[in-house]
Amino acid sequence: MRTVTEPANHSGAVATALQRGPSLRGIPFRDLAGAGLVELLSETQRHHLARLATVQHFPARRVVYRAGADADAVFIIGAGVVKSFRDLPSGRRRVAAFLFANDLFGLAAAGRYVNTVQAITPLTAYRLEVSVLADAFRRDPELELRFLCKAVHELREAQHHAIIIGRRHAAGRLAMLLHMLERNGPASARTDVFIPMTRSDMANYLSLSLEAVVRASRRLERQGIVDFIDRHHARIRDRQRFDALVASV
Amino acid sequence: MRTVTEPANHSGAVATALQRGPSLRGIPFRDLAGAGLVELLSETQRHHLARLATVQHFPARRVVYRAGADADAVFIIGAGVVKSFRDLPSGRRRVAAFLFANDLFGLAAAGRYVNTVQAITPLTAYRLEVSVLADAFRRDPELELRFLCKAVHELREAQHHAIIIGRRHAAGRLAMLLHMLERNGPASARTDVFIPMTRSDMANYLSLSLEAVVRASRRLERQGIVDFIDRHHARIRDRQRFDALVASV
DNA sequence: CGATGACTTGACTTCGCTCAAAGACAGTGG
DNA sequence: CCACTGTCTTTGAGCGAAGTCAAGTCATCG
Repeated sequence: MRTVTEPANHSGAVATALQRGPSLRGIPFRDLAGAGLVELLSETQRHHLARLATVQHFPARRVVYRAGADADAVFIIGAGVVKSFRDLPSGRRRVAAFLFANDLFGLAAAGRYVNTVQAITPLTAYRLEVSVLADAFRRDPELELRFLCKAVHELREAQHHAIIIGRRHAAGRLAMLLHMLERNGPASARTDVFIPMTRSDMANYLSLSLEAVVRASRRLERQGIVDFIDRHHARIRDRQRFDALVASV
Repeated sequence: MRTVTEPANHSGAVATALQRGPSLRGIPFRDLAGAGLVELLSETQRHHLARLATVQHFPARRVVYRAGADADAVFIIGAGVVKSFRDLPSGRRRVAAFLFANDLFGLAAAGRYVNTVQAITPLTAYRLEVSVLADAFRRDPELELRFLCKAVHELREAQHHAIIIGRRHAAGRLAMLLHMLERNGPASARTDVFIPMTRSDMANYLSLSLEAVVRASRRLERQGIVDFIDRHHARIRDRQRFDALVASV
């Protein structure tokens, strides 16, 4: 009955979004007024990039690229959720980030991808060859500035991730993840939080054991802060205490 | 007797480095051969930036800028060490990064700095007004690409930081910090690791209590892996086991 | 040499990890 | 449609390690 895909009422929005070309969301360097995330690309830039990019579809669980592979392209997510991770020598898996629509991934080091990226839900992504992109940068330095802006934004996200992991209590970490999922979810369904990934993925992102994630969920339920409807849906029951928990780092 | 400054035999190297203009070290996107860090800027670019930048000196402990302040400039470190941190609502302080020579900081979000940056040692930094830099980017997209490269490199560092914090054992985290300090220290003094910051700074970076840092130090000594000469100097005694500990994430 | 801040050590508590076993779910093929 | 099967999830018991509180030592600077 429940699938890993987004709710059906979203496919329409996705389709129109795709027609407008790739989009990057972030916080511009100098926009003094803007408090939140905004579209970084102009209409012209999006149309231009749309001509340079190829649209690719991946089913859930499909690996987009592996760590260490030749990095010949970067990707912008049109729709779907992916995880970016590395397997450590100890056998543990570290999820570095969950990435959503309008996020950028595939920025390389020394010509190689550093993390493995795998689709969690069905994924639509714009693929941009690095040589093509470099050429576009040369012609439009302003476009490059937007990409720089997005990279800095992801740097902030990574720093935020370190803050999440630094929390001692598992329930606080879990609350911050739910908060992130809520921010990235459809603005319409504000009542429910869609959890696309498995408990194991959550544990690897939060740097917890799988069991600790489950126990933290039970604790949030026991305290009446969050209800876990099923494996992939949660509902914030007490907004005030939830926000307090998220903020009390 | 001991001061927080770098060893004296370094001032010469620092002086010559400063004459050559600002420098950014990182891993280029596409250099397939290069395994390690290289200079990202060309001689021409460094000279150009040197003309656009003002050189600033800060004593140890001086705050370069505070989180939330108007972000009118970015900085490149010529010599010295700084910490980039935020104070959290709980009263805890999170050190997001230690930054060294050839590192970049001050990339803003919405016209405001996000972290506070404070000098740990006496600091020499190149100050680049954002308007001036944006203008330079417009004329030299290649220069902008190098900055993008550096930003991505710092993104990797932030992800690495999350991996460090994710380790369960304090000794492993401490070993990774020492490893980082060794990498960024003078190539000459390979025997000793210079620790410029306080135990409290280390704790705030590693997401440990101050006491846990001390206990982890004692443990490394007891195991014969590292000697702590004084508060600001350590010596790797058993390289093999040290490297194994660093790698066994 | 006294004051202040940084560091060290010990005792006790808490909470997450490991191991183990059972329960719920989705996809497969009969 | 249903049993089968592997994966994902949940729960419990015991252990270990980091946090907290408290007391003290060391160092550095006036």
